Amino acid sequence: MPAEAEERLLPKAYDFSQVETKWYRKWVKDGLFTATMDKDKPCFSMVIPPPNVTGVLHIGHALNNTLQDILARYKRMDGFNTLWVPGTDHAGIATQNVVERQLAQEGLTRQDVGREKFIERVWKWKAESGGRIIEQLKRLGCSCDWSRERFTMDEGLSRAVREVFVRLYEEGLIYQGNYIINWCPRCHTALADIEVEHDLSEGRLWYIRYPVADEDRDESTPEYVIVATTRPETMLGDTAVAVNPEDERYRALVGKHLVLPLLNRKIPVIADRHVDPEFGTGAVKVTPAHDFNDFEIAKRHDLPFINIFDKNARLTEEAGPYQGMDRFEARKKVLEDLATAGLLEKEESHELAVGECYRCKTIVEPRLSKQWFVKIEPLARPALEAVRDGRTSIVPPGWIRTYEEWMTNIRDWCISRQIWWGHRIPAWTCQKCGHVIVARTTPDKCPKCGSAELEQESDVLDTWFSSALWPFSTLGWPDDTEELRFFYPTSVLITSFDILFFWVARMMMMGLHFMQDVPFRYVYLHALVRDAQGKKMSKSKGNVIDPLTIMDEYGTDAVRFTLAAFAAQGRDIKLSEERIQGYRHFVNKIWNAARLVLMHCPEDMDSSHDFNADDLNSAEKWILSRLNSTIEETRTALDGFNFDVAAKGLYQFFWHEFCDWYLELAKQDLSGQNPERSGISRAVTLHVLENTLKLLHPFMPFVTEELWHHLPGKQKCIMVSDFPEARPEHSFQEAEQEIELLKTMVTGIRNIRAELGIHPGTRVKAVFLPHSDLSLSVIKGHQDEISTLARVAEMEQIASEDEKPRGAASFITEDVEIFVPLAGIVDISQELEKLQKEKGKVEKELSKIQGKLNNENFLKKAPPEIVEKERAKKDKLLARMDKIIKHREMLEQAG
RNA sequence: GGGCGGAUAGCUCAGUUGGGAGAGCACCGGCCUUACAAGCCGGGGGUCACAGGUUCAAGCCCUGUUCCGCCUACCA
Repeated sequence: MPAEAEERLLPKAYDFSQVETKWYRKWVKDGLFTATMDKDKPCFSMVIPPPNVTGVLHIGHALNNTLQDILARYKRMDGFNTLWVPGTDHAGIATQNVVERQLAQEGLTRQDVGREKFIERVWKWKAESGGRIIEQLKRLGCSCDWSRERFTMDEGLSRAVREVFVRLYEEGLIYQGNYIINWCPRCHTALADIEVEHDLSEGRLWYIRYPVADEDRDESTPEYVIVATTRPETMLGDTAVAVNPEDERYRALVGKHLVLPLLNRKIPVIADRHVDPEFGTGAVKVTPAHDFNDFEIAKRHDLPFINIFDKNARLTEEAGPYQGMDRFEARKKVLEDLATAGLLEKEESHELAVGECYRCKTIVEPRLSKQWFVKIEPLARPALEAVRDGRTSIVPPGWIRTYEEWMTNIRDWCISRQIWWGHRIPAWTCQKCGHVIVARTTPDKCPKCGSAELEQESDVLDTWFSSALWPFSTLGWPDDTEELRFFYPTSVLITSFDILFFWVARMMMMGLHFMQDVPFRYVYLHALVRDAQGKKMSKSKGNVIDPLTIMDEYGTDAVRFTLAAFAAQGRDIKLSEERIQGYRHFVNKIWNAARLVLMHCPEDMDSSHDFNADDLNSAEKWILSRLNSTIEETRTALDGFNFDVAAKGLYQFFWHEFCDWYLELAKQDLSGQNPERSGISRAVTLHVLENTLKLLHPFMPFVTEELWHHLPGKQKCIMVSDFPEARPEHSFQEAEQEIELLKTMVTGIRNIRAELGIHPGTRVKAVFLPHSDLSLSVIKGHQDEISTLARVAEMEQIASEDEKPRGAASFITEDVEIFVPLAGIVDISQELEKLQKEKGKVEKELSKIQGKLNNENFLKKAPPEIVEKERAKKDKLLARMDKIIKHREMLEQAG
């Protein structure tokens, strides 16, 4: 090739590292991510699931944001005002933990520095390190509108939080009360029910004797009541023993008293329906302050509540001699003491689920304390209805039931946290008269007694309280902003199913309550990314695939495409590096295909690449027609959140149709001996390449952008080009059939060559016996292509069986018979064996169809078109069979 | 305990009104054919977990069984 062309050529391999930063900068600089608010265009909006500000991009983020970016880029190209709001979550406990660890290295605790200084430290940390995950999202190519980036503790969002809190309080939907809650003894805070994770583990069940009080003993009572417990140390807080009211065994004891061992406190025997007579001994110790059920029982029976654990889960003075011990230490000691006293009946192993803090994995301690709650039922009901009546669609729909289940059995939401980093609860208590003031702005005096001695609630709100407002708080609420009117409700929320309850359900509730409309029209819940063995990735298992590392190694486009290609609905993604490698090869394939095309397209080429359908050859018609279908399929798949279908369809089209067949067929024309043909060929090729790059852009933004600018006449970026639309005039059914048959013939000849071990360089003779008009026209119209693709030197067409060459290898279909005569190379017996095998296959199939056609019921009951289809199939098979037999006879004669 | 999902080629999976068992990777054989060896060409490989049922016809619908995941729950 000319030196000039050589220079213009793309490098042989795609070097993604420079390309990625180059184009990302360009997109940002040109403001291409900034949402437009054009009244004449439809809207597409999304809010990002805000990653924790402490976060580092993990593979789950990579999947989540890749999918969002695919939709954003697709919709933006397709003419929508597209807004993708980015931001981060202040992540109360998680962030506080990070800064506390930092302090610990300096030998300090947060108490040492004090609340105000501590919060200053956190903000400082946020300013220095909080932007890390945002940078990583950029690395992934996310086309978020960074001019609208938000943080859940921003001034505006904090105002929204206060507004919501105050309104809910005024509506009686927020209340404060003494209840049993899940307490994390390490984080020193209350947790909501869903913040507790339950892991099944091997535990023990101890049977303890509680002696009947002397004054209540008579001949009808036993000496002891035996209770079974998994947590013997909590007996120190027992205030009753409960039995089922129907339980005959204990009927006489109800109302009498027992002596609580070790502490010698008198406790009553009560009857409560909650007790299952079948389990253990049918008698349950009741610890109202440290067990959810016991708490309910105690309320029903007006029992006292004894808090035996402090905030560290150490025993309080209520525990007498055990005061100061850790709960597990106390368990050991209690068991020892019981054994010594002869009150331990027996122990058994017993499987149980212990609750752990979802932040630090410490075993939580149910504990009685004063907390703030959101009354959930009035909020949950509308959220449930909105999904039931389809105002919000959950995809895949399998999750609807889970959502309903949860929404129906939901308990009040504990929203107060005893930590410092977060939205401080806007409630003040008058130190004089005890009046509680809940207000949007800091009050200066008590409205009741006028005292200025007001103290603000020290607790902060659950992090999820502010994230629940995210779809409208990020758009400016409580102000009535243009953005809010334009983009709310958002179009889609893409998130992982594991925060369906934490986040999605709560956004539904808050959105409906404060915006009178759902926060999003669709919720797409994607699966978890697991390792190649299907195990959850975790640092401790050492099976983590770090997206940043693999982006460095394989390029962002390959990683994104892999994630999309495996994002099948309702199934977890099993990821391995091998798979990413496979799609890196695809990136390279795209690169090289473009390289080939550009070799043949002058830089100054007319970039409108117009062509007339009348001038096209059948390969060109075929690829245009296939492109058309691919466009339709890609759109349908993306509209239905079938990212995997879209990705795999594009892969198939680009590699196995465009590259494997079209480019091979077009090479001759492209290279330009015939100027008229080469012009058309270049135009069509360029057209297909351009459109395919556009289709691929949402998946692989970087390589497509880079290649785009190498194409002739491209000024604007591909990311703001128009997403392809199918064109009816580019659908060519006949050409598709023709090329399919051509492919069959070429493959048939290649097959013969491979089986005979003919060297790829050797050109052979091929004899064609056509049996249909279609095959005749393929043979006549595609001589060049057949000879190039199948390496045929000489093509001969015969009209009848009699002219068949002797001793030839054959390829037989109902449309055409092809013979490759190669005296000396063709081993007759081997050829006969092949035919025999083929005959067997056809016979098997034939007998299956014959069976159907012999079945009267089939003929009577099956739809006529199906019967017809079977008949046609039979005819075809018979024709093929006939040819196989004849050819065999001939070979036998020859041999 | 309740609920949901899965079981299809060696591996990972697709298979959307029941009517031709498919893809990618891996494997085997042959090729450095001037876009690409990160490639090209060809090939082998499956009682669709098991047992029944409905149907002219079942990977697909129904029932049961086994195994594997996940979610949820107040048997202490």
